Amino acid sequence: MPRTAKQFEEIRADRKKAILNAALHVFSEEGYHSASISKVSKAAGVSKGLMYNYFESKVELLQILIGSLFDDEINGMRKTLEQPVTEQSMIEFIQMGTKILKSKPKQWKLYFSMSTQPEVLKILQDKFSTDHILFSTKIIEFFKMKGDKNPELSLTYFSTAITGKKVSYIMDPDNYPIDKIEKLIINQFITT
Amino acid sequence: MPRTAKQFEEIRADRKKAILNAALHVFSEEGYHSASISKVSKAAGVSKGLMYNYFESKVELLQILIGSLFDDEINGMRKTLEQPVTEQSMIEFIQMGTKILKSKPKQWKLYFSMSTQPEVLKILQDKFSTDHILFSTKIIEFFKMKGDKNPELSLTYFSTAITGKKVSYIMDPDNYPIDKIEKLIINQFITT
Amino acid sequence: MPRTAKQFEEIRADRKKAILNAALHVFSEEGYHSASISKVSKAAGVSKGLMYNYFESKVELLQILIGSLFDDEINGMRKTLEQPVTEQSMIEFIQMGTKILKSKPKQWKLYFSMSTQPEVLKILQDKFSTDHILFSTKIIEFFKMKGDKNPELSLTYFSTAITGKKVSYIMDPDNYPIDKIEKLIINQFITT
Amino acid sequence: MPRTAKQFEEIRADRKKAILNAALHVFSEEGYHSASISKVSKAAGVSKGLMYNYFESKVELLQILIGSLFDDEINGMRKTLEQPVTEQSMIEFIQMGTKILKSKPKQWKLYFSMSTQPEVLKILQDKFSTDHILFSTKIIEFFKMKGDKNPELSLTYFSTAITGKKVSYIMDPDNYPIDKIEKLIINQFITT
DNA sequence: TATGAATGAGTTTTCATTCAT
DNA sequence: TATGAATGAAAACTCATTCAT
Repeated sequence: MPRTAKQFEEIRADRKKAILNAALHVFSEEGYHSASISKVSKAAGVSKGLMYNYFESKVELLQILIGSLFDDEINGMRKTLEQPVTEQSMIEFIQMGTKILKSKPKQWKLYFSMSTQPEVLKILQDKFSTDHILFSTKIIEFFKMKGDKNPELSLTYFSTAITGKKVSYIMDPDNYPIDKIEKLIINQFITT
Repeated sequence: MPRTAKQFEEIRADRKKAILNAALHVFSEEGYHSASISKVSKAAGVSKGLMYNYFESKVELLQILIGSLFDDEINGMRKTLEQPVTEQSMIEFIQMGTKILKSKPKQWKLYFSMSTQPEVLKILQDKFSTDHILFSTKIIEFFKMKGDKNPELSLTYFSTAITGKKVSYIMDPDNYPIDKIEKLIINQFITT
Repeated sequence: MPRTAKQFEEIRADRKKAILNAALHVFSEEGYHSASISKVSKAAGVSKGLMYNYFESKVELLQILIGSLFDDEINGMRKTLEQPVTEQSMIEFIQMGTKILKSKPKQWKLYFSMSTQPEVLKILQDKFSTDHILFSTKIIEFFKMKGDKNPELSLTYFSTAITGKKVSYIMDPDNYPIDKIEKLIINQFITT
Repeated sequence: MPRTAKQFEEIRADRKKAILNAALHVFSEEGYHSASISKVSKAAGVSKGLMYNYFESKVELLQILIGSLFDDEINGMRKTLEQPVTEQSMIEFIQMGTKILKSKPKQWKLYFSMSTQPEVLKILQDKFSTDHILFSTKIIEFFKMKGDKNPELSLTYFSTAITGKKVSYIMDPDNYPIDKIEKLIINQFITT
């Protein structure tokens, strides 16, 4: 009984996921450069040769892993920021960030360790250039709305806190009390 | 007529500095793993072989570059925290952090991109294990003194802000207004 | 259609043999240290890289080549000495030594040139520690049985002759009359 | 007060000896190929550069060390064998061999581990080719004199014992009872 | 589609020898 | 004469990628 084209597609999709997943684990454990394709393929339960049937190269794996991260983030953030800027939407915006972070800690760790590398910078530029401005504008708007006298600086300070939260969590996801810190950030920057 | 011992010492010191400097530039530009010893030696204007006259291995270069960073930081922090904990000493502590950051931005960038790698984690454990506890204790003491009801959480929030400051600066040292952010942190956590 | 597991196994076994064989020739011709992996791989008709698919390191090649020698020898000696000690078993013991020597002259040459090196001493210790004592005991027992007044010294003299035979043969396998010397040794030490 | 030419010569000779001595120790400890010129020069208390003032190359050191061994041996053997061949002269010949062995165990060990290498074979050919025949002839003559029916084979068996003695002693100079074995050899081959 | 053997360019590292002083 | 810094050629080893089957 030959499989249908649709079944083939499904198999392909599953395998791709399995490989990406294996790559994520191995890369985040050993670091992208130290990890070998051999280990990834073994972890995925797939032969080395087959990997190249699904992905062009090692760097493509990395770029997909990190790129998808930002697809999620950007989409999430875009949704919350498309609404009129209110305390509520800002809170959702922050919570969205935490949620995305908690759902993919390994990806974020990987991203973090590679964020200064050319291979990764390239993606970020592609993905982020336009959206970043949008977000900034929205957040500044919020601070203005609250009567902030230096909303640009507030944006920077706010981003600093968000960054600190992200990095601290990535460094030690098991012990960092991210929810409590989130609340403190919300208290400090959003609800007065 | 052979050179004197002192002359040799000077040559060695100069070359060591030159090599470390070159390594720092190349590593921080291209990433430790992507950078080759060949490139480092070319950047330092010496032969590949000579590098091994001065340093045991590629990883030793990395460890010296990053280790020295923490020697500085630990010493700075120790000095400011040896004093009785006051607002003044806490301010100095924060300013010390900024100063160290600004004096060696490339090293810090390198450190951040390598901070999840075994090669680097090992050094930090060696350098940091005891001191870290001391610093935490002191800062908690400060927050207690100020009547804080949850000084442990405040420490974490404070560390989050400091981390955010560090990382934000490293990511974009030319545009990040670190001094202004420093003031905001001092205002928020120290002087009320 | 991919090869079956069995086919892969065969390929691996063949290649391993070919590489070990090439290594033996090159090492014993030029000496272990002077011989390069490049030359070995060329002699085996494979790429340098492939060697490391099959063997961990250059020194592993050496250790396998020499280790297998002693596996053979120890097994042979053990078999003949497990029997009750008689003139016949002692003769077989000596003949076994000659046979092993003649079957792998290049390995023995390699062994002798490396026998004082740490890389090789290590294997011998692992392989020989317990058996050596057993063998000595058995041979001493034989000399005692024959009424020898100083069987320990006789063991040493006997070993000296065996060693002399081994080394002389290795140095010039084509011209050394090993069988005749073997007979002389048997006459001298075993049958009167 | 400028040194005389003779004094200079003496200094040179002393230094040469010191370097050769250091080389011997280091080579015999670590093996010729594994040992580095750096270590030798340090052991000799002399700079690397200066070593090349006294010796052409690393291999020259080896060749001098091993060559001198055979100068001694050949001279010693020649002296004892220049006399008419008697039991006494044969005994002296054997004792001479033991004496030379005991006086330079490290050289012999080095020689032994290098004896199959091209660098060393070259010297031996130069030194040995003619003398070896002389010695063989003399010893055969002795066995003939004693009424031996196969003196050529006896020579080989005798050489085997001598070789065995040599090698056994080199392998474990501290525990091998070379004097006792020497007596046994003399008893067996010389004094019937 | 699927395998893992095979490649080869590239990497780190070593060290006898040379050279400026 | 004396030093050890400096070289560079060659070594061992790695690994992303290709390829025969």
